[in-house]
Amino acid sequence: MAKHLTTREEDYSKWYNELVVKADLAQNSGVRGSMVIKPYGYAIWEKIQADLDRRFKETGHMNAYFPLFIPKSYFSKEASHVDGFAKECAVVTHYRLKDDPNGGGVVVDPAAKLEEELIVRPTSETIIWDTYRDWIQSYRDLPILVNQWANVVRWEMRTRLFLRTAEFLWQEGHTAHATKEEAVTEAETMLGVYADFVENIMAIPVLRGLKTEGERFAGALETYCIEALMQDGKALQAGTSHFLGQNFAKAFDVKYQSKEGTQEYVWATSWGVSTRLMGALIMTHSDDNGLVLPPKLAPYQVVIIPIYKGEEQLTAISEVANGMVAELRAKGVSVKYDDRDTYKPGWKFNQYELQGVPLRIAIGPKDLEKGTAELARRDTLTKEFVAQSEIGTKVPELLDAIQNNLFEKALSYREAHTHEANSWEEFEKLMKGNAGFVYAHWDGTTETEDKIKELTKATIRCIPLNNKQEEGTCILTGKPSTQRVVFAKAY
RNA sequence: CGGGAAGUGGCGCAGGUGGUAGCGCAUCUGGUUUGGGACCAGAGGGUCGCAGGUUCGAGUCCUGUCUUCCCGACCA
Repeated sequence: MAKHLTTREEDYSKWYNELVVKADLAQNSGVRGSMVIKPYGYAIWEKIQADLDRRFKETGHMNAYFPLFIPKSYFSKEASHVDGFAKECAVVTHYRLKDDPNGGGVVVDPAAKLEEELIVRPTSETIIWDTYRDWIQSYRDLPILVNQWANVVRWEMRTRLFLRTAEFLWQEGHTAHATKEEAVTEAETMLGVYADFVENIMAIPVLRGLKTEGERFAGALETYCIEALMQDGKALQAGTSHFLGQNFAKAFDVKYQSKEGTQEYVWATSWGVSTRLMGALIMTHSDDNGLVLPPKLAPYQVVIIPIYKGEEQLTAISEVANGMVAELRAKGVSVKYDDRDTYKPGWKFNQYELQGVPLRIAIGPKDLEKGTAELARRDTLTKEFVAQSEIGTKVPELLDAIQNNLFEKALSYREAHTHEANSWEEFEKLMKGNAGFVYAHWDGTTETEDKIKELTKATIRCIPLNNKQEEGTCILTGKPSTQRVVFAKAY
């Protein structure tokens, strides 16, 4: 069966190409580093969107939409922001094509050169803050709690399916506040929203923490993040929430008049998650049979497959199956009854395993006689026969059990791949073996962080929130340290 | 942008020293099948990335060019 997928130790990008194409999730579109998300994959993204969007609204946010094109001049206003994104921007320079005078094709019309180039947004801070200036005059206009669902483009040197595509779908929240405290609280709240979603819906355990100065978002004073561990021992940043201070307010001159009548710059946050979450989902739960989806994200939680010979058997089975569909739907379970006669049962079994459908029910002639159905779990690959009358109670129970099992499995994997290093030798050895998360002392300087990256490819993934304080010495320099930070190789 | 590798039916590949394109999967037709990706028989589908050159003859040799992938620097 492993013919579809290479083993976990092998290169994941190869593994993805196999999996996603066969699993109908996505494929390369032909545009450099971009991808087509196929219907089944998009259905998973829609589930992610729907759940997150509900959480955003519950925390007081509203959706809005800002332009795709950003005038180049906007970018020069916040210095560190430019530094962070300048090297990976797609730029629009012309607005018209014309027939090629030398041949049959078309060429860019040189007469249609734009006065000012437009940048395809790599993120929307600049255009949003330019807009916020007009929205904010008084403390009564604050806070502004806005989210945008959009696509962005980052012309990365190297891309990787789902994890780093040139164009990706995401949401970006951009908030404006009267006080520093309120903005910090917002950034922390949204990190909590992400962490809760990723753990409870995606069944992926995450570390919550702060980025070091070197890993911080371009333009942020503080970057909060959630970090997950993949099956190959590499870390993946699954979401970030930034406290931007007054950097963007100052760059775009966004001030409000306080109760006391003074002019004050507003405080900002931004936060986002992307289709990268789909990569995290795949790489956390999948096995050699394909995807494994947590029930709360599965486009369909249960698939029913009839096993029959001839029209009469199918009719009899369909009657039972349709009864189950109705019963399960009434309980809020999403069900697909696949009675296509163009594919055989065995083919369907494999197909839905590849797609990660949590539960499969098979009904055949023997079941009709005995009043049973075969119930198979995707996560454990176990099968049992259940009385048809029990399906309605058994299925919701099992879906819960699968959801929990996936999280527990991922959590114990992470625990088994979390270590402490107390010397440089120990650290190097762990990193050579793709050990996962390694807690170690660090002297707090960017130079040391860079040096460690150069020597081992490991970076500081985060300084955990509420981190335990303990005396120690930096594994590289031996200088004093007050806490351990989390190192790992990352995507 | 540096360092490697590759472009041949939809996908994956084979095609020593040049001789007029083949295999597996997929697709289509007919039949037998249907409790873990069925089997048999037949069929369709390719200007070999592109442009030149050498040659009686180029998938193969030469030159140029484009693209993609992998390894670095960059990153949600």
